[in-house]
Amino acid sequence: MPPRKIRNTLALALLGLLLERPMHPYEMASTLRERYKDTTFKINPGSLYDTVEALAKHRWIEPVETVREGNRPERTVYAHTELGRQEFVAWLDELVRVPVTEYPKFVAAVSYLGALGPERAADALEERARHLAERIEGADTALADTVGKGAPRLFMIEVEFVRHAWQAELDWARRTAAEIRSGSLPWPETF
Amino acid sequence: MPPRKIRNTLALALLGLLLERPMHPYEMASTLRERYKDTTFKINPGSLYDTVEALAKHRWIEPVETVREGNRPERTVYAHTELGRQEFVAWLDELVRVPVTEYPKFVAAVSYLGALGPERAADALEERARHLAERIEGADTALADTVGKGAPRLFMIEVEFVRHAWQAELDWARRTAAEIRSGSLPWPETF
DNA sequence: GGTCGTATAGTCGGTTCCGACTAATAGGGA
DNA sequence: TCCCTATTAGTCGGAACCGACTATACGACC
Repeated sequence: MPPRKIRNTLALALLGLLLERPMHPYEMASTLRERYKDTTFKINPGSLYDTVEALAKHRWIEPVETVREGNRPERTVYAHTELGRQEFVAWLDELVRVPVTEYPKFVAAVSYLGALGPERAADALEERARHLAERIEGADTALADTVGKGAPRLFMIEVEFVRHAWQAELDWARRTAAEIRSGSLPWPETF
Repeated sequence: MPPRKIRNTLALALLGLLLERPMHPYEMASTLRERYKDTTFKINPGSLYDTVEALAKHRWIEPVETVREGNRPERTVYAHTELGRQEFVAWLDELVRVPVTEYPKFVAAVSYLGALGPERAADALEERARHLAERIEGADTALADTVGKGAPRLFMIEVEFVRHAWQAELDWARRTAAEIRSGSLPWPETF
């Protein structure tokens, strides 16, 4: 099995939208923002148009019409292809089934935590915990908000997940800070 | 405060090593591998030399000698500068204190979970849970291993963190799969 | 004494990604 | 009526990133 032709997850988001109905690139971006998906996908004008082009090149999507309004440049409206639908589901399935190794910045930093010295490390972890607590509150508000509007839980399921992940990270940060303060996490000289 | 000149976390790893002692690029990579840091930092030959160059350009490190062995090309040995040490600590501190928004692939996939349909989604989540369980075991072995060799816990603290994060993800995956199977997570028609 | 695998050390060209910048229109207020 | 701002829509050049490829040395094994 050759590796997937497109790896950028923004492509997944765009494909997902086009399964609903045809759109032009800018509309895809604004629709994603409306639905709070801009926290899940990095939407950058440059990447947006690059990605649309890549999707078209591989025939996962195709232009269906070009609309001209006033004398502005034409907007090209795209729709998914049958190939696109298949790739979308296969890709999605794989992303859920198989964890891929990623390199989050926090893990990188933690691996050199020693260099901060015990005091500063504990301080920093406690500050992070406060930031995380705020984000969790934000997620809770967003969830209450949309479910309150009658939207099904499944539409915000990824927010439930990141909330859970943040909570775990917060717990770890607090616990580790406490261990440092209590001396139960010994600090070698080497740092 | 202008944004950091270098964002690639591999640069953080390299700087961290050079604080111990001067090295040439290839040695940095192999040292990181010896210490299991290749799961925390993406070490790619291309990025390695690019990053070293960038660090040198900004005077965070500087060449201290060029060694020639046999008739192979010269190896340039680098050391950190005082500026480099300062940037390292400041950067580290910030990375720990302030969570930065990242875009993990799993979150992207979960946000379209609906498209898989309840059966397949639950299947996929359960398979992921099994993979995660294996990784957790692996982390436990690595931890027992190195602590058994007398290394201080702090040297593997990032492994403790990712283990914790994986466990949280596993719990969520299992719980969500169960909710889907039991029907307590309703599946709208739209998908 | 040839050769086969592995460790050492790095190059290079191509994609991908980013974000500052451009530009037109609509709406609202002084 | 004129200006200001927000929204719509997209371009472009460069930085970052990747990974396949090159090439030498060394020990082991037959």
